[in-house]
Amino acid sequence: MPQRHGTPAFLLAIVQEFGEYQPGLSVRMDRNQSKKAATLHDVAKAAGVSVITASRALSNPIVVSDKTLAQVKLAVESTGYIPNFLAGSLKSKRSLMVAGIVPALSVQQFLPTVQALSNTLEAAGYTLLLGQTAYRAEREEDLLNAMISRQPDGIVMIGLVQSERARERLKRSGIPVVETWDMTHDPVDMVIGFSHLEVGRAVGRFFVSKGWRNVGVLTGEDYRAQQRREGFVQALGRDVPTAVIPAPNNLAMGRRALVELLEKAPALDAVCCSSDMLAHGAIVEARARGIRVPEDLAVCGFGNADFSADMAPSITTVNVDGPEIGNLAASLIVDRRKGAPATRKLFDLGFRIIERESTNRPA
Amino acid sequence: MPQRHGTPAFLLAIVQEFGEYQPGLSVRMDRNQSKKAATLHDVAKAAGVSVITASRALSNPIVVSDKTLAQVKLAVESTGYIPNFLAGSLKSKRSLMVAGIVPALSVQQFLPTVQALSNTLEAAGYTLLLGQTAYRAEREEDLLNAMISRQPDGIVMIGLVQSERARERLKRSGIPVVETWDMTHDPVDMVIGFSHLEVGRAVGRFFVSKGWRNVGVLTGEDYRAQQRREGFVQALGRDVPTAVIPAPNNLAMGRRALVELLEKAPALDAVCCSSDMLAHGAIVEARARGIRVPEDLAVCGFGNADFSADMAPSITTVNVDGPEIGNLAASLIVDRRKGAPATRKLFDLGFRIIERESTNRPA
DNA sequence: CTGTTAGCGCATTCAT
DNA sequence: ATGAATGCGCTAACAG
Repeated sequence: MPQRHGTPAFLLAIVQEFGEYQPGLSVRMDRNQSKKAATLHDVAKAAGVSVITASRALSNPIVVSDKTLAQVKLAVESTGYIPNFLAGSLKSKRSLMVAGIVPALSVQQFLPTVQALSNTLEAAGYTLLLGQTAYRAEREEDLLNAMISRQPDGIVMIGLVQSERARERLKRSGIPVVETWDMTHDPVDMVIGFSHLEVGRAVGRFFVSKGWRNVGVLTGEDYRAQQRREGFVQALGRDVPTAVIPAPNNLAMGRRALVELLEKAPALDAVCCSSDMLAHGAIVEARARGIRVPEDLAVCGFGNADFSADMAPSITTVNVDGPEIGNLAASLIVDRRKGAPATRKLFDLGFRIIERESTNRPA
Repeated sequence: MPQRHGTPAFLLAIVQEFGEYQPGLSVRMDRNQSKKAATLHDVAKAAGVSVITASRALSNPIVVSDKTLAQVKLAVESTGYIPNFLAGSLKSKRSLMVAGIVPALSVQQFLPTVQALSNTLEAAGYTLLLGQTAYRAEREEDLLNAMISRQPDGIVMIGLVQSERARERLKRSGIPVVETWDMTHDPVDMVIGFSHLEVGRAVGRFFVSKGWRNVGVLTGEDYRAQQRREGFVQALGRDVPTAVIPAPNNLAMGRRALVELLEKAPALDAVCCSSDMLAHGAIVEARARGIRVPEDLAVCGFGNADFSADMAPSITTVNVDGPEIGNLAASLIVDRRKGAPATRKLFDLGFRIIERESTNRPA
């Protein structure tokens, strides 16, 4: 059994009127709610000031004299006070929480966005409330209600809000809402992202420019992936053989989908995949069948995953600035709460095709 | 620009005394907090009952007559009422929120745990508060305080609580705490996981049993990975060439680390990696150098990533039941809040070596 | 700069 | 089965 490592035991010198801290026993005390937790009232009493002065000393120290500030700080230490934000939020109407709603955490494409969102929020004193819709519209509505019940200062969605009921409810709620990873002229409130249709068209034009004839699509079944496929088909000017993959979207599915696609189109010479993981799977399957990538088959992904640049062959993909989406979403909400007006609703961050070895193939 | 898809616009028939809903205008109303949101008071008035009866109708419908229940439900619809959980929590001491603390969302090993945690909590009406420590102990303490301020009904940590101050504070707080993905005889409250030292030893014995002589380790610098390395070295009975990789832990780092390791140990014939992504990187780099895996070099990972079984060669790894950790953590907290006693503190879920092609190599 | 008063919206007591 | 009173812990508004 590994020993815990950590800083040498530092015993807090807790001296309080209702304190009963016993160093040697602390580890063994089974449910030591001791007494109840200290409130601002206790801090105020210990500091010899009124409750509101203690409150100000903590939330707006500038307006308090240095002497009382010091007294309150000492009282906070001695009582082990931790503020109750729920109570504060009730009065102040600021919960310092932001709801983040993702289809599923396992969709790695969105992780950099969620991570950046969480980091930027934390830096501003906010906390992220996370929820997963599992790509189901009913779930989305329930989840949004559950979030609204917690009075978040903002809501960040991966994707657009699907349910019309939810859209109306959100608009009426007055809560800042940022939809992301897509684009629309009519967001609930604000939208940060890009057009998936345009991504598909751009990749399609790229394929056309290469002169490939026997192209195919290997795609997830979610709405955005389908939009990209539609754009791709538009650019090609004709329908193309397609393998649609149910979630989750992993390497095994990429392999299986390429098999399916090769049955439909044995002469396949280029394939457009809806994620880099699927592209990776296609490459693995191709290699297992003696199909060389890119010499015999060009492969393009989407999302610029953290492995794509360093594989052999490296994977051509579409890059989206996921962290920027998260940072911007957080900033927009924090700024709005600071009183900034809602000046701009649409933020199209665009995308960029990154050409790598997996499409380095002559026509 | 893609059009939003979705259900045809369904306009809620909102008829309320303070309603001013204007279908055609709703999209353009800039900050339409209309009036303030309906409270339970408004629902009660609309239903012709007292506030507390409305409260009971929603939280404990069995004790209310069918007639009043129907009236209240109608009133909820007509007012568009969404409960304010913050207010309820203040009185009831149940926030229906659980804090989840992870090193970083980008560490994919933990995602199945967080996903399962979130799902199980949501099913029980709880919401996940997510925070990231970035593997920094100071950050951990601040984050825990920020979480405690929000009065969570439980705290789930990936890893053990490092700071002794934080451990004491958590113990005194009375909040159920579940530490995960590690094992200790002295958790803050409960721990679900396994011994990383034992994992290292098991993999070490596995390597010894294969008779490999020139083994190396390619590892992340975090505490748990180092524990595994220590166990590995113990099983080997001697120190081994090691490349330590700073976070983040991606494919490129795996490639680079193998280069480094090969400089230290040119005759390397087996390498133990602290994640499957690093193992993947090692395999890619080996192949680029004409080193065959597994014929010339055996490679073992950790975590059983979603790509490991389907690569060619498939990657030998250590499987941990990540989803079970998350589900169990959620259940323990929910049950404790339901009044179940704290009967058991230690849950060692063990691990399992999954032997695949990447170690299919004679001595 | 500090204190007093008055709630935020709901759920727990206790009453009926 | 329903209601009245009370207060959770904190902060906005005013006062001094």
